[in-house]
Amino acid sequence: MRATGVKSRVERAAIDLFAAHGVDGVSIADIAASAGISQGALYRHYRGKDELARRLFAEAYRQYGAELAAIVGRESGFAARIGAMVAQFCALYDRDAALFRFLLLAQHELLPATRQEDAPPVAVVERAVADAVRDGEIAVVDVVCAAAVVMGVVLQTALFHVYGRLPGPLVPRAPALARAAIAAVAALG
Amino acid sequence: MRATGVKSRVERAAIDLFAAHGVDGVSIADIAASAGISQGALYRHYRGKDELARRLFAEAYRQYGAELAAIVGRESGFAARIGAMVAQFCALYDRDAALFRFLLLAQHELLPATRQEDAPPVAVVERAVADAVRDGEIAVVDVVCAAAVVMGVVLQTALFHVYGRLPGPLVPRAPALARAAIAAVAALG
DNA sequence: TGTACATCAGTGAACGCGCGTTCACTGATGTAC
DNA sequence: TGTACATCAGTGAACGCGCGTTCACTGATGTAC
Repeated sequence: MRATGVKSRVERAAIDLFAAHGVDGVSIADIAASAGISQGALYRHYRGKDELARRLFAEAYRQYGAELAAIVGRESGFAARIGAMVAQFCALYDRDAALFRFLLLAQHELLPATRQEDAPPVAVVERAVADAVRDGEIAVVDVVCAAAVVMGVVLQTALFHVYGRLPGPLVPRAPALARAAIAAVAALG
Repeated sequence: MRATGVKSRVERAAIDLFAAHGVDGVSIADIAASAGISQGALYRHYRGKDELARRLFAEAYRQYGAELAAIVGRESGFAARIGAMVAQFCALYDRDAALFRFLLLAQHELLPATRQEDAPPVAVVERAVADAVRDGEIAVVDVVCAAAVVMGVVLQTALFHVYGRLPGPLVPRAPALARAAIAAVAALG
């Protein structure tokens, strides 16, 4: 079978399976079957399972960071920046929940092995907080702690959605979540 | 070797290893070696690796929920309850960070297989929010969403500590985190 | 245009390692008489 | 108290399955002449 887009089918299958069962819970046979190719064919595109997982993770992680950084660059003011970032997180989740879940689940094992070029998502949030503190927009707070609070509000909501506790898309919830994140940071100081 | 407390040594070794490498990243040989017994001896106490992981998870999860429920029962008023719960989460983390991390990491694969008798941690938080809404203490908010925000503030902070981004014990940070959680819920409405 | 050849994404069988599990056996402890 | 026996937490070697990886081979496509 000389199908077009084999690589993209492998990536989609791998992301969906990794998101559902974790990297260790998925075999090469699973991915190959789901993508409709033989196991051997997979090795024409990747050195092995590890490289496949690492490349998928690193690429998505880099892209998330880049999109967040771009959005922060377009906004000025703490509230606007947090609002835009929260909205973007929600949009990323709605766009591809499996990818989002894969990043959340796999970060424990894959993040240490990822070259963190550019700005990872957490660094973008930290920078927005640091700017706001520097400009006197918000009280002096521990930047790392504030970033944790902002990320927590968004990511835990996404996890609740993954577990089926929250229905519907996340984007409509973004304004409320942004208000919550901003209020939480303000209350930290 | 007829050592005393073999079971508790196995549990400690398993929790530490599971927390560090994930359940799938740890072999029976690893656990046995770390506990100072042979692989075969492990099967005198557990039917197998799955049961070991499931029992450790279920017991810790149940205990976390029970301790949180007890604490909520001692407090009245939304702010006091959230404050006590956040402090308890921090204390649980400081008491045994590996156990806390194990619960966070493994919930994706072990929570679905856990009989949720009594009240799991998230249900305790939800009930505190629901009570506050019913009593008119806070605005009417989506209870699930509010619970996600509270849990997110605490758990993401704990994760940042796991990743080495935050130093020191969490208990001293509990008051600030509680204020953040309460403000976040208030801003949701 | 036809022929010979190189390239390369595919196949599927085979391999070998790691890991969970089993099992015959050991030796200490408790108990019946 | 001494003897025979049951019990049971241990040991460590062996087993077998699953999975990642390899490899000889296939057939389609592109290219040189």
